[in-house]
Amino acid sequence: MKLIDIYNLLVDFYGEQNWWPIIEGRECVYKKEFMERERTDEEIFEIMIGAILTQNTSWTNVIVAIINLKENNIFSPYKISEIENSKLSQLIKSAGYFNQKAKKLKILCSFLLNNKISELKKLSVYDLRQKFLSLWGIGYETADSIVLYGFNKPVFVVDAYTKRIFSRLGFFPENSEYETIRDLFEKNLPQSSNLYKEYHALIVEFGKNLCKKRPLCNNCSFNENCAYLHKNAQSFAQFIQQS
DNA sequence: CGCCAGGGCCTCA
DNA sequence: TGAGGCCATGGC
Repeated sequence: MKLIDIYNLLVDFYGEQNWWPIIEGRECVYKKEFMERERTDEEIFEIMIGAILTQNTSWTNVIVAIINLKENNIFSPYKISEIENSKLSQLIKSAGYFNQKAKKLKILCSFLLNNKISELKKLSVYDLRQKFLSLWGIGYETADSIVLYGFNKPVFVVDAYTKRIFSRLGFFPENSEYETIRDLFEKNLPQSSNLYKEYHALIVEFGKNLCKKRPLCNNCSFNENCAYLHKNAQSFAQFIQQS
């Protein structure tokens, strides 16, 4: 099985994901048009905020935090730069790690005051990535989520699900490095930002409800091609033989 | 109660 | 460069 085959199976199974979602009022919306048009500067800003807030945190907890920021009318780089740290952390409390994340948002926003989104759009993928990676609190996954979903540049986002799923499927060892894995995906897939967007979203969906830490292999379509399942089947067979 | 969530930073060897 | 600790809420 190749990476594109797995992608096609996931699309058949889960359908289009239309990431990255935007909060409208109190609703979190996923729209097909996100795949067809450029994001507005406001949307890009929201994607940056969301990408930081969702670090090791469930998205439902992030939605509340974003709504709080918007309803308190501080959802802009300038306002967030001005607000007291303690107030900011209280507004984003639901997203967890609120002291760290408040600091991260501050640093991002002060960066944005000196770097207009319209100017950032002109940078190469590499330079754009480096800009975000140089900020405290933004690592590979957060930077690449921003570059891919916000700026619509073809960078493959690797997360814990990607490592878990594809190491189980036998593509690489579980402890492989971020850049190694990203390189593997980018070299074995067409260079398409829309493909990367959908693929990452599908990986998250698959990792959440089937290929979990304790995987539900009985309901999984990849059974025959999964090294993880083969290994378990082997050790199970050995266990039976020995006992 | 324990486990996990759309990670990243710091420290110490 | 690898392993381990730390950050913290909310859903199940």
